[in-house]
Amino acid sequence: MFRISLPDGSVREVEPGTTPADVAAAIGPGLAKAALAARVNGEVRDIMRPFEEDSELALITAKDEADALELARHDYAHVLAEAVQNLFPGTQITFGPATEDGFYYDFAPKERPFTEEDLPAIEEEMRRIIARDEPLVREVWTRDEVRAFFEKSGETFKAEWVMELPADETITMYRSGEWLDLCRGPHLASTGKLDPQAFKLTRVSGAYWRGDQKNAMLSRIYGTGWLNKKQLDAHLTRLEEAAKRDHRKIGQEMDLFHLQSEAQGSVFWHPKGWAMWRALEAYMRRRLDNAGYREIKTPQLLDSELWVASGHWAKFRDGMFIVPDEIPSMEEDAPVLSGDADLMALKPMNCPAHIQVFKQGIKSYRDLPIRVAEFGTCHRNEPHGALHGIMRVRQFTQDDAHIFCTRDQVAGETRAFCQLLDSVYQDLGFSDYAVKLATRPEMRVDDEAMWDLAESTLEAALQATGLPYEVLPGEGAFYGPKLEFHLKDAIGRTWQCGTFQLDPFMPSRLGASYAGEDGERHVPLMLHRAILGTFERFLGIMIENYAGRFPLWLAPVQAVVATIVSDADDYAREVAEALDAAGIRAEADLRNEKINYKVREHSLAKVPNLLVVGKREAEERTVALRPLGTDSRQEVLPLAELIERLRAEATPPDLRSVSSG
RNA sequence: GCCGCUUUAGCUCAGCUGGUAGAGCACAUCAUUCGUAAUGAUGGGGUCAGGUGUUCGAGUCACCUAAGCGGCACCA
Repeated sequence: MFRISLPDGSVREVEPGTTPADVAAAIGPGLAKAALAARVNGEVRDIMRPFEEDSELALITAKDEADALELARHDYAHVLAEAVQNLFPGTQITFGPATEDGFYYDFAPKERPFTEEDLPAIEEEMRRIIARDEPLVREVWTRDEVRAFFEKSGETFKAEWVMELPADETITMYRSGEWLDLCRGPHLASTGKLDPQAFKLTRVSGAYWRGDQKNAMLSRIYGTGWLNKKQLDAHLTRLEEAAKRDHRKIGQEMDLFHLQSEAQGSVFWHPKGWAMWRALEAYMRRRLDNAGYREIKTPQLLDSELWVASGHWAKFRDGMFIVPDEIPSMEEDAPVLSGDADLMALKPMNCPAHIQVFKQGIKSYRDLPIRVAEFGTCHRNEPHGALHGIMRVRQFTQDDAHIFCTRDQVAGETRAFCQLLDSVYQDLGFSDYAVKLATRPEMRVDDEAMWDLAESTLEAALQATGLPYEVLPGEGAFYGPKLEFHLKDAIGRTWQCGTFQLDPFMPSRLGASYAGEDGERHVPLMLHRAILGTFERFLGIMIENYAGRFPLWLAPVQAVVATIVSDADDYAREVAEALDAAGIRAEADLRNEKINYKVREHSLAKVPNLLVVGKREAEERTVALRPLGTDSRQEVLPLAELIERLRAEATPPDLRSVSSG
């Protein structure tokens, strides 16, 4: 007999062979019907899997949404795989996990990769499988049985995979009718537990077998899956809404920037987008100035010698824009370039240049930490497939800075950086960001002892800040471990923005040193850090986050003065000029259009303040203020008062406490 | 770079099984001077991404190239 304890504290004695489903049935028919799976000693399990020992049992129902969704999505993936094999015999199955909003399954297609045109038929087949309501039965097999089974049916990927599972792992196959898949489980009791109207196949894509581009390209089918149709519809609506916030769409609608194929991956900033950039840059400059950074500017083109010494040439040469330092002659018998020594490169990052600045003159330990900052424009020849709007580009400007310091100063600098970053992110509207600690990658500077020290130093410093974080093993830079600060775009994709890297190697490689207290030369540590990351990406994220309705201090156009009659034109010009003189980005709209038309147009353009002037305002020297999003009730203010008000409201967040008093 | 898809006017999009390009918005001109989410009329505007081919004939079919989109891989 096993003792099964339930969440309410009660205990039941059951025979071996009893399942959570039996316990649910014994408690009541309602629960028996509602129970989808079981949490047994903390682990989610099939409801039909018998107890193996004395256990704590909690039954999972649709109310346990996170667990129920995870199970359902995993089941949808399973049903998808079966449906595809029914419709496309000879297709091999590989992996199919649950995702944040659904599921996917990777297939090795027999003839051609899947296309979106295949999806409706596959969805239909999935619904047939769900309607058939086959039990999903867990079976324990031996490794050799599994291999033999898959080899016989031509499933080479599964056969390969099973042989690599850890020797002590229990190997389970899940059966639905005749169909079998190697799977750790757990699953719902039967396919019929899924709501046939609560999923949708969304897209197809390529994906490398086991995530490695040296391997075969598989064909992946993505779906979104939920517990009921209402949830699915809500999700689809969210996606539609999110698509409206796409920075590429808003960038065009609001005339902020454009991209074109002659300069792929580089942004043409229009006056309105550039006004935002300048506001953001001015803000960052003040924050850095106040945090003990000294701003510098360094060259775009640097000799290959420097990149060879830094190690970037060996690892990233393919991603650099390389330029001969002498224009090769057009003469046919002109000598060709003799090798890398004749080459220069557009800088792909700023750090080697910053080290050159550090190296000028002799630095003392008393000078440290030295913090040099640069709004540094860099070029990287990113792979075509990596480019994405203004979020991943080939020319970008970082809010870059490097801190040269001693080991003792790392903790303090880390804390100061994290605080500065948090304060900036709060000011810019981001309270929800993820921190990740990325550790030594496979390709790295060869000095394990130094890596041990660097990683432990950085992790200890991070822990001291108290920020929650996740570790990303193997994701660090080749010269050091790093902290990554991630933000989400409109549809939930995460992007690395801020970064903080502890680099124990680059200063010595490039010959940087300082005189220590002992009079000897010492090599400083170098901290590479950026808060926004790049202006391009951060502005892209901000556009999506605010859906174009920016806080006033960042808004590209802060006010439009719109006339009702042409008699008010002169006064409207005067108002716009007065605003301009007060530092407010204002435009006058004197077009011969009705006020309704102007209100509509500037509202759609997301202008934060519409200032309406007609005959009355011109005579009284007032302005009717209509802030974006308000209805037709407007407030009429004397011109001077309006200017003061907008000026106060348009003050950047870091200047507020000072100016408004 | 890899897999799939897309590319028609400045923008958003129609264009059926091949017969020589259309709408709305925008723009220009004229009229209208109007009080808070679209005033009316008229007009201009396209080597149908580029190239090659099939065909009597290609926006439409095939192939190649490029860019973009969704993923994968990459991301100093």
